[in-house]
Parts: sequence; structure tokens; C-alpha cells
Amino acid sequence: MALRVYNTLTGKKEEFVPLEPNKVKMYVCGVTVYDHCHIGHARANVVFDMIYRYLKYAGYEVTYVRNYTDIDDKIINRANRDGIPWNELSERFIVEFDRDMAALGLELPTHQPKATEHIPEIIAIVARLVEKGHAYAVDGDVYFRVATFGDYLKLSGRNLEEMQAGARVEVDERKENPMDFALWKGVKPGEPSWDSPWGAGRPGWHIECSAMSMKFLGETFDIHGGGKDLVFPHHENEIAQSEAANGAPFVNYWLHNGFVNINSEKMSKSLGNFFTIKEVLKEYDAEVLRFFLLSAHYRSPIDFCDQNLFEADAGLERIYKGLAEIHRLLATEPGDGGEPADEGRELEERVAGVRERFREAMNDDFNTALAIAGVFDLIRLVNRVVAEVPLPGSRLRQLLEEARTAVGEIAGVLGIFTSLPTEYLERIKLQKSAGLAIAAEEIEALIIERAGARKEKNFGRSDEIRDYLLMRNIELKDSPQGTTWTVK
RNA sequence: GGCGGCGUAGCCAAGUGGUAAGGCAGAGGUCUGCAAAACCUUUAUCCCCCGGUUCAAAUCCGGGCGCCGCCUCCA
Repeated sequence: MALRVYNTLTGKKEEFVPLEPNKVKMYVCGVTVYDHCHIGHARANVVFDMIYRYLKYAGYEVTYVRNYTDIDDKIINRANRDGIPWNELSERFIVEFDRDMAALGLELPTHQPKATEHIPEIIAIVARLVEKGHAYAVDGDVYFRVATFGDYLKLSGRNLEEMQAGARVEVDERKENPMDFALWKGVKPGEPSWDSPWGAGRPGWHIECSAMSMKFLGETFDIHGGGKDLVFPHHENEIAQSEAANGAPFVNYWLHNGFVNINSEKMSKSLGNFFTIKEVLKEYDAEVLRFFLLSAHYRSPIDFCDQNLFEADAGLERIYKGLAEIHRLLATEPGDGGEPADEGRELEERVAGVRERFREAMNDDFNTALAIAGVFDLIRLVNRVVAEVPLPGSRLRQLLEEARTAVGEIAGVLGIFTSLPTEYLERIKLQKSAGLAIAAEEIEALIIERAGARKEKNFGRSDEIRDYLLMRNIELKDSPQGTTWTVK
């Protein structure tokens, strides 16, 4: 089955056909670097990281561009408020962005251009638009003339009249049309500026993405991504600028990820209900967060709340426990424990089909929820086989090995289950232990005492110790290898 | 007001014509001294409601109700 993607431009799922066979050119709007990234940025970037990885897995040679918008009103305002130079602020938050993305386990895009390093390219596009009559200069500003671009609003499916009727913004009398937007902003006192044919000034928002995508990907490219909120005006304006300037189609497939809500409410600064990535990663492991973000389809809204993160944590732990079991078995000497006919055959079929199932899910507009369900199915079957055949023979061992490899490949695309299972479980245990009112040494000592009591069949004392620990959120697990503990 | 989306078990969540994936939580069972983990069974006669199309609809069409997003900076 071929890859199908939902294209915002057509409102339909379409078969993905790249401009050049086996090559994909993809641009994703990065961030305006004026503050720490929040959980919404995490989703957008994790989603497109997953898409980037899957396209590569599917055999495409991908050129992935993600920009930094490092000059903008918000940067200037914030820098003024903090009393620091604007570029000091933007540079600082570029570093912070990179840190957050690294913490989330993202792969680096092919290119990460900055707006301020492309001022000549920006000016060139604006000049061409003015030349072609698609833009006009007023008092040092340059505006895009929306009336000259017949396809304006084709992405968001609106029309100009209705937009104007519902407009909530003050009308700038200098604009020919209230919907005309700034390509270039004339300098104001105390603001950074660059020389241009229209006087000193700086780029408007939107134009930097047209300039950088064109430079790295050409006039027409395959995929442009970003959050749903960028459809209008940002992406709409990018289309207008780029297509009017080049006279060529800008992008073939527009992909937009859904929002993150917080406890079912829209995340917003006025409600004060947003979390930065750094805050969230103090509470939850990055892999748990990533698992949570990929457990729903990328276009659906997703609700960030303790219950859902708890479920993600539990689900991920289940998979890692299964993987840990495979690792443990394969590290032991081969047994002659037989090859149970039914389970063996079922496992054989499941392992043989797991990649195909994964591809089918991902080919359907990157259905990561379905892809993850496939992993759960495999893990359940592995657990069953392992429970029934404690010492698997060579054929079963081979199947387990193959299962591990297949999950490893899937893990590489999703960016989850990528840790060594025992390391992950240990990491989670450690993190959860931090909040305990009991020291690990005390727990260990009690486990030793309990082992003694059990040896003497003093189950009263044994259970007393277990209950004592359970009240402190410590769960014990007895096995032939001894007793281990986990944090509930 | 305009545009778009959503409504599937206690919760999260797949599923766009063929008779309801997966996870979390719950119940029963196997295992265990008892537990935990794991496994097995079980939890939606039905997919917001009402009509219609069809041999067949959660899936298509019409109407209604409810929720949400965008239209202003925003992933």
C-alpha cells in the first residue's frame, strides 16, 4: 500500500507522490525564538520528527528544513522588557530550543536556517513582488496586495469578504485592502534594521519562510508542515508570497498537527495553563511524553492531563517489560524446552507480519496509534510464549530475536522503545523513587529480613513487611531469581 | 456571523460500506505460601439523536443536539 497523507489544501487523504522519485523535500515551521518552548511545540516537533523518520524508513531521501524565526515583534518586545539586546535574546532561545528538542530525542533536520541570515534573499523576493505589482511600498513598509492573488485563502478555505466582515483588527488606512499584510516593516526607533530599497527595516512575519524554503528546497517542494494554528494567516501568506513571486506552485502537500489541550481546555497564556517542555520533563520521562504524543493520531486534539500521562507511562512500561523479558531469555543458555506448536506458529506469523502491519498503519496518514497497537499485540504474544516455554529452544529463540529486531526498527521510527529495556525500567524506578518517603537501603534491608522470614515459613512477618512497603508505594515481586521491588 | 473539525465502552483511542483494534482501569481464572508481574476469559448487540440510501452503515446523504478550533500573536 502506498503512502497516503491528509492534505490541508484539498481536505482529503491523497496518495503521496513526490516531485522527484524517492526524494522528499520537506519544510516545517520552527519557532519564533523569544521564550521557552511549551508542550504544544513538543507535539509539533515530535510529530514531524516521526514523519521525517518514517519517510526515511520508507526509503526516501529526505531533505528536511526547519527554521528559526529570529527577528520578529515578539523578540523585540521581550528583549526591551528584559533590557537586553534583541539578538542576545534570540540566540539564547535558539540554544534553549535545541536543548528541548535534544531532550525529546529528535533527530536533527538537514538544515536549520535562521531568518536573519537570509535578509538578502528576503529582500529579493519582496523586490520581485513589488516589480510584478503584487506588493506596494508605503512609508518604508511594504505590503502584499492580496487582491492580485486570485488563490488567496485557498488553504484555509475562506473568502476575503467574510474575513473582512468578521475582522476584529483595526484597519490600517495606509493599506489598500485591510487584508494586505506586511512583507517588510520600516524601522522604528530602537529597533534592529537592515538596508533595503525601501529604506532601513526588517522582514515581516511569513516572508522568512518563503525565502528559506525557496533557498533550500526550490520554488516548489513536497511537504510543508506546522501546527494547525498556522494555516491562517501564516501559511496562507506564505503561499501568496511564494506563488506570486515565482509563478509556480509552492507546496504539494500541507500537513498540520492538532493542538494540545490542558485538562480539556485550550492551552493559553491568559488561562495560565501552559507547561514548558522543561517543566514537563521534570515530571515525566521524555519517552513517556513522546509515547503520549504519538498514542493519538497527529491531527486529533490531544489532552495533556495526569490521567493520560499515567496511562502512557503504564503502557510504555508494559512494552519495556516484555522487551526486557526477551533480552533476559536471549542472554541465557539455549534450552531444549521444546517448541510449542501453536504458540510457535502464531509467533512466527506475527513476527513475519509485524513490519507489514506497521507500514500499513503508517502509510495511512501516519497512524501511530495503530502502529503502537501492533507492538502491543506482539508483546502480548511474546509474553505468552515466554510464560509457557521458560527455556525456549533454538527456533523460538530465533523468533524472539526477530521480534526484538522488528520492534527495534519500529522504535527507530517512532523514537520510543529505543532504550535498553533494563536501563529504561531502572531509569523510571529511580525517577519514581525520588518522591518516596523511604530510603532504598531500608527497602533492601526489609527485603532481606522478609526473605529470612519466608525461609522459616513465617508468612505473618513476611506479609507484614510487604504490606508495610505497599503502604509506602513499594511493590514487591518474588521470583526464582529473588525479590525485586518497584514503585507503584 | 463565516470557515473547519469532533461526538466510539468507566477513561484514553484506532476504525470512511461488510458486521466494533489496542491501551489504562475493573471483574473472574491460571501461576504463587499469599501476592505482584505475566497469561487466559470478561467489560460497547452496538458507535450522540432522528430520518434516508444500500443486500449490508459507526462508516455515505439530510436534519437535529452537544463540544471544540480558527477568523488577533500562537505548534
